[in-house]
Amino acid sequence: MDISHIFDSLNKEQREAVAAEPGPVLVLAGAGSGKTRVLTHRIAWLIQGQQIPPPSILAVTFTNKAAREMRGRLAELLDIPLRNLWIGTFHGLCLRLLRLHAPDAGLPEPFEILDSDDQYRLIRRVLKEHNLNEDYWPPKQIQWMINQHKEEGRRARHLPAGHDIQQQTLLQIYLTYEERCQRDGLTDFAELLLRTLELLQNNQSLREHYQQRFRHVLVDEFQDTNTIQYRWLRILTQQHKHCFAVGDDDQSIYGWRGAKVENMLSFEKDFPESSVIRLEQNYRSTGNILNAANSVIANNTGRMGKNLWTDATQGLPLRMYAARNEIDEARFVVDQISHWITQGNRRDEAAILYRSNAQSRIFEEKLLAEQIPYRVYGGLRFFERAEIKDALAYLKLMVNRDSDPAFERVVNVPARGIGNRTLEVIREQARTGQVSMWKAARETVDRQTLPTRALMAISRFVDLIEQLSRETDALDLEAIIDHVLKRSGLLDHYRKEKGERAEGRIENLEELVTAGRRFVPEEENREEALSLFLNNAALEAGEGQAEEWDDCVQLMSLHSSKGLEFPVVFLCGMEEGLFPHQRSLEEPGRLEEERRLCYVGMTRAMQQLYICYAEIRQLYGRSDYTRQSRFLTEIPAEFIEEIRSSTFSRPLFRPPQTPTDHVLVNFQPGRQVRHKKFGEGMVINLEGQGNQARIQVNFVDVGPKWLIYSYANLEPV
DNA sequence: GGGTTAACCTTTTTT
DNA sequence: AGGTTAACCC
Repeated sequence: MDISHIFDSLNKEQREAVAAEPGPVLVLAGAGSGKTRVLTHRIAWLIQGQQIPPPSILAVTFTNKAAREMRGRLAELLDIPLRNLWIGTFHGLCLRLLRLHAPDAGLPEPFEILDSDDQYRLIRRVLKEHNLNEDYWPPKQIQWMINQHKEEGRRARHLPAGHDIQQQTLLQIYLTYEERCQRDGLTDFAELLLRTLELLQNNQSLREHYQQRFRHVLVDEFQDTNTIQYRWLRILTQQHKHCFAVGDDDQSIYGWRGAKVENMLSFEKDFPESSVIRLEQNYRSTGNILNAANSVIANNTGRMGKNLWTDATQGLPLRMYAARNEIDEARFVVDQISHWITQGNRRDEAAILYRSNAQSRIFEEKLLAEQIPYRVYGGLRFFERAEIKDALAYLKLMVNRDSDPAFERVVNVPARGIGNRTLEVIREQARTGQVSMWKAARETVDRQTLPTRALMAISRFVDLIEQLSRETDALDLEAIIDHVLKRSGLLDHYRKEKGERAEGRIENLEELVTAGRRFVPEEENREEALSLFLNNAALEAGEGQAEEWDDCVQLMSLHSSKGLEFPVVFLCGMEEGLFPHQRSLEEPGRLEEERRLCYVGMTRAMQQLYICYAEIRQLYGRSDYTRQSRFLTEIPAEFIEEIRSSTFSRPLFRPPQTPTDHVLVNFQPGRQVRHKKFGEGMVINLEGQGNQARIQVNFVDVGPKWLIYSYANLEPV
């Protein structure tokens, strides 16, 4: 078979990666170096060049969007059905495995997926049952703790009992939470991954089956994998060792969410005889943009080493604007965009990027005033909206009466006279009888243990659900949703609500019906269409707005810009404390992540990069003088053209080139050092300068530690 | 059960 | 500041 079309459009390194001998391969793919292209062409090559059957291939991504894109590109490249090819997110693939092997995984059927909001509610219920005050035991922090543990593969029973009462209580909460999930068949996001990992670890025959089946495993955005995802990958590839991982350590920006860049460093250790291929040619940005970005990221330590280059011309210099305040900043940006549009360019070729979403408002106001259409990314997603979650809860109850989260959510929405007192009685009954809220509710009705008024209300609700279920028995998905919205009273409930928001809610509910119509389940199982739809809703929160793919100026946080590119980019709010963010300065290691974020932002730009900061910024109601972001001073002056309209504005302060503290030369990453208390270890990271300098050492005895350099008294070994 | 006031928080986000 | 959420009151 002629497979030249797979290679035609690739450069030498890309070809090398695509056609690498089967075995562990780590592709270090710089920004704009054709990462997705390499992944898809690799799969095409495996199928067409190596005759690997599609079912033997597993491709993992982080987002649904990336998975869809990969599938789409592959469909263009290959002319065969892709139904048997497993491409999906970590969570989606795990769900698929768990559905196939629920009994083996120790999960009841059906089991339900909790999104973070559901998880939060459940945790609050658990706290309440333990009579714990939320002020002392903030649910958000507990949620964070539980997820943290799960992402590291630690269940409550693995944790030490703890010496103090605080520890013991936390452990108890985690334990109860797990018991509750197990009993009621609830799985949070981390559980999907952990459960699947345990399934593979504990079940030899299943493990061997899948190890055998997936001869080739490919991973996108490898730098974003967390501990458990990486373990999952290793166990699946144990037999054939055909793990093809693509990532960029310089674009690791999700450490705060448990991602471990270290996985990239471990790859070569865990997969001996792996080959490492670097994609360093950038096809996106001009020379100036790329060089500036390279200069910034060069300040990070412990990088895997990679230098992007381009064939493109130097292009325009970066333009830096010192605004007087955030209003002036917005004015400048919008003026430039106006100008850009007048020259006949598209609005959606310009992007405004910022560190925190709160910064979008001022730009929105200005764009609105100038009547320039824009679109803000981020914010509440479709399936996360309250009205949508209400509707889904009704649907969930129809699939599974025993879903407590769904029951709690809509038992009194719309209001039908079931108050907290009534619910407390039902909860108590459920707890003592070890049954679901639904069953407890029915028992109360049978036993007449409540005032008549409450009894009537409860029995109305129970009847309503039963009735809805009967009435929609033979209907298709769209009709089911439509019927439930109308007959449950939800639609009327939201119609009665006043204000502008109500309109949007009705529209969203109508949109849900449309979503039902458009939903095509992977397995064509009409019986299960509804429950598949519900799973899908949990895993794919949906875009913020319905498709508004008009020609709009793009506004988004730096994080959400990863993977995208724009001819013109405005990087705004480049001020110490805002970017790098204050909270990232407090925790060691985070500063470098901020710098990577800056690198990500800069490398989004294709032709022109604007960088702005305000000299005074109003934040949280206070106006404060700012200092320019340290990242600005890391860009060599030769790439920058400063723009200033105000005679008051200060020129960019450039500290004299601080030669890295000469002492620190002895303590570069990789060096062996000795500490009085911790013993010997290897330097793995450095940051800051002078008295501020911090050093991370991986001690043989006590593991990695951050130390203040000036106090640590380290000696080179 | 709805409406009002007081308290609170405020980085980034996917699943 | 601004927005949301929880507690509180009729």
